[in-house]
Amino acid sequence: MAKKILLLDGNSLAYRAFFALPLLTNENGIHTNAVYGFTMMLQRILEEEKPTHMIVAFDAGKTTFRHKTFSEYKGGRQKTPPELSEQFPYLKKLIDAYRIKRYELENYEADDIIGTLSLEAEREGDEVVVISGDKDLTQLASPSTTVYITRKGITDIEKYTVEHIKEKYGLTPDQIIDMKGLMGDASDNIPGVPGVGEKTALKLLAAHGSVEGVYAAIGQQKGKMKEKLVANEDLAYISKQLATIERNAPIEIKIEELSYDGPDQDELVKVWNELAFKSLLEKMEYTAEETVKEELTFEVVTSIDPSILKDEMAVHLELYDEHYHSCDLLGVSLATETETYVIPMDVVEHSEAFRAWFKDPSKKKFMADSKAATAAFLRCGIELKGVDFDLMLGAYIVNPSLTYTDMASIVQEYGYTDVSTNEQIYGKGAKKKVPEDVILHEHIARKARTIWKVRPLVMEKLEENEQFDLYDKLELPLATVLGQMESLGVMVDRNQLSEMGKELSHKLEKIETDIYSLAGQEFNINSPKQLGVVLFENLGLPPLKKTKTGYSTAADVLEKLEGQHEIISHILLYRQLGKLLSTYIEGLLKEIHKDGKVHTRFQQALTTTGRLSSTNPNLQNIPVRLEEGRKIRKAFVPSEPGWVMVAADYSQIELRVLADMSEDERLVQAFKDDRDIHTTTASDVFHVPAEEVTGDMRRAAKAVNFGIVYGISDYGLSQNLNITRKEAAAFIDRYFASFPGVKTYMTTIVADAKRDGFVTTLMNRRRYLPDITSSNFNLRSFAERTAMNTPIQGSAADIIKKAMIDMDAALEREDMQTRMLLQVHDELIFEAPPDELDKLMKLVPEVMENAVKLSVPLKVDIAHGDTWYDTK
DNA sequence: GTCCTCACG
DNA sequence: ACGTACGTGAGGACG
Repeated sequence: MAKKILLLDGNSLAYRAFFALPLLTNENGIHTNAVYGFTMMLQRILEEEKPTHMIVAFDAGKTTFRHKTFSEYKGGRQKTPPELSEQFPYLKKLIDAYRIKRYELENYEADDIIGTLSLEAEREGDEVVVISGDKDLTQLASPSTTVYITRKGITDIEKYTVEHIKEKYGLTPDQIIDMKGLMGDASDNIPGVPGVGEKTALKLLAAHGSVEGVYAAIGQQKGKMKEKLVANEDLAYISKQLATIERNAPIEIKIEELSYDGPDQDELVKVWNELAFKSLLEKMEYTAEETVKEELTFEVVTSIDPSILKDEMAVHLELYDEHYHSCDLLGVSLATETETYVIPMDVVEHSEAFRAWFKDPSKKKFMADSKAATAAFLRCGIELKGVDFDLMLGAYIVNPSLTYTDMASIVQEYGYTDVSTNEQIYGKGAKKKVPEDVILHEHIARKARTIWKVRPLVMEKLEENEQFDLYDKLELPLATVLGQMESLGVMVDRNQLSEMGKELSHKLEKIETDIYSLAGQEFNINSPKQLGVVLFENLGLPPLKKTKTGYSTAADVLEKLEGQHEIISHILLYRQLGKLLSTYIEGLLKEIHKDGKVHTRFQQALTTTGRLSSTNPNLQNIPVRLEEGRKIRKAFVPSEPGWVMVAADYSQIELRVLADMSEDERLVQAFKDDRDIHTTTASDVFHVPAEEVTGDMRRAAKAVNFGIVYGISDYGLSQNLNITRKEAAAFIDRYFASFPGVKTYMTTIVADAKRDGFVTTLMNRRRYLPDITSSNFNLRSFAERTAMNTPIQGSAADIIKKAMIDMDAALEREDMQTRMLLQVHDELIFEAPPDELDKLMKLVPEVMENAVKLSVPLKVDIAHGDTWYDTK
């Protein structure tokens, strides 16, 4: 197996941590900040990098071979503060507890040990990560070696790959030493050429490649610069030599000896206790407790006696994986305060008593994922009613930013660790299987027990945050509605898709040949890397934008190049059609079940804003904007002969929400007058009457309105409208001058988020924004935009969710056959028998428009047709 | 598994 | 100076 080797610069990291953190002391008066910072960084690195081999290298003694070259090396440096010196023994103890090798070598610095080991690793073809606080180490970067340099603090890391160095300095890693040779390094007292700083050094290297190159072409310099260089030639060479890391140090340790197999937990606890690392110890306890679970006795039921089915019970349906429309059902567990039962699936299916109890709404069921249970049970004709608690939804409402993959991860948030993760029970990948009954039954039993135990904690949190109504009146009933929608599924015309697929394949083949001949070569058009080489190197087109790994070939970049080469439009078309074929024809065909339908799963506890998402297949991103793609919608048809599809969407729901929340008079009035909002915005911003608003003005206003909803920034708007940042900023100013209420709202919401640490929606959904007070500009700015966007997007999500519950109730009340099939953020899709159509076309807008009462009216557009495509 | 690209609201 | 518009999911390439 390939190795992943981490080489840490112990001294440098300890220094960084020491100066980055305030002086902490344990109860013995020993300072611990450097060790603490080092530990935090180590924990993170171990988690993120999962190394197979590790070493921490230290400097040895006071002098090294470098002092022989230059006696003032590292001179003038302040003595290591005693508060730091005293921490080194603890640091070494800590590293030993992690069972990580450490190494030092007389006469050499940590750099040289790392340089030597990384060279050895490269020769063996292993992946290497070097971690240090010293930028000198970046000279070690190579295709297989990345150098992580801490910046500000110790857990914030900048990753220097060969590409990153090229981008940042325009240098290759081995030119770093030439840079130091010319500019020197104050911290190590490397002199360099006096008067040459980073700028000059980079300029010289760009022209001449190396220190040697500079002096070989010294004739090209003139004036003061030439004098300086000539006078200090020796210093330049010495400096370069000093900065050069020795990569053949006489070390006596081999990479094989560095294998890392995890810490000695007992030792680690000891060291942490000694240092009084309380928060780390607490975190550790969670993981430790998992092995010591509370004893549980339960009964495996072979025939259901109705007397075990109580008025209130925790109920859990165990599913083999998350694809509950198709996966195996593995059994059911029930729990009350005193009893726990496990019921095998065949017993459940054949029990009339269970069926009757399960669909009795007066029998309260406490569950973990009631939507999955609703849909999965419907597969065997078992109806579920009376869901009174849903652990996943409750936890999601308390904090939507966490990920809810399985029950163990949810309840850990509430300090409960008696349930194993599904991965622990079933394994993963090729090794995944159902374990023997003893293990399976205990796992299932624990889940019902867990629900019972954790329910009060979740309920308490919901009450405390005043989110009980959001949970009980919105998400919980919605889960049942969604479960039914998913189970119903949407009929897809397989032949229609196949025919479109054939056509597309032919077109794509033709375009492919055209592209190859225009490029003068064959290559993989789907590979951005290969495409980048063809466009920007072989054809010589200008690369307008870069990604982390190379040239960007995204559509917006290519569009700017369209006039410059005939190949561009072919590539854009190839991309567009290729997407249709792979994702929407082939992808969708794979998802059609035996009943001829697709059964998406709506994720109800995933997004941070409160929206739903849709998977396997995603039915919330079926093409609509371009006609070629829109034709995909012809394949979505009613599941009953003669029925029709109906689509109803909210008009401008997010801007209406903004109008309501900001109470901006002009915005509110615009919606009250039912005016075209983008035209109105253009008219206000450009100070012209509505009749004189041009297409371009309206387009710009529309982009500004989008920007407002996203949490406006001049940069974002300038990108979108392809204008300069200044122009974008001017637009925004004019917008705010026209809609002062919106400006006040944006300022207020950010201030509130800073004060409270979270923002809320119309129905009191919460999103925490810890980064809003960050000193990091990017993190803070992102949090600020999120603070502006989440209440808008989230409130719109609240509204349509309420409308779905009301719509479900209305169809039931009116005893209609019409079925709600899909939700796409601001629209609902139905299939309906023709005789209900007239009624439906009135009922749906009425229900949706009255889902909530805002200070502006809600407006719904509705259409019907033979297929989804025709609902326009 | 991660990155890039692109489909939707 | 920093370097992004908000929220998603899926497919292909590549290591």
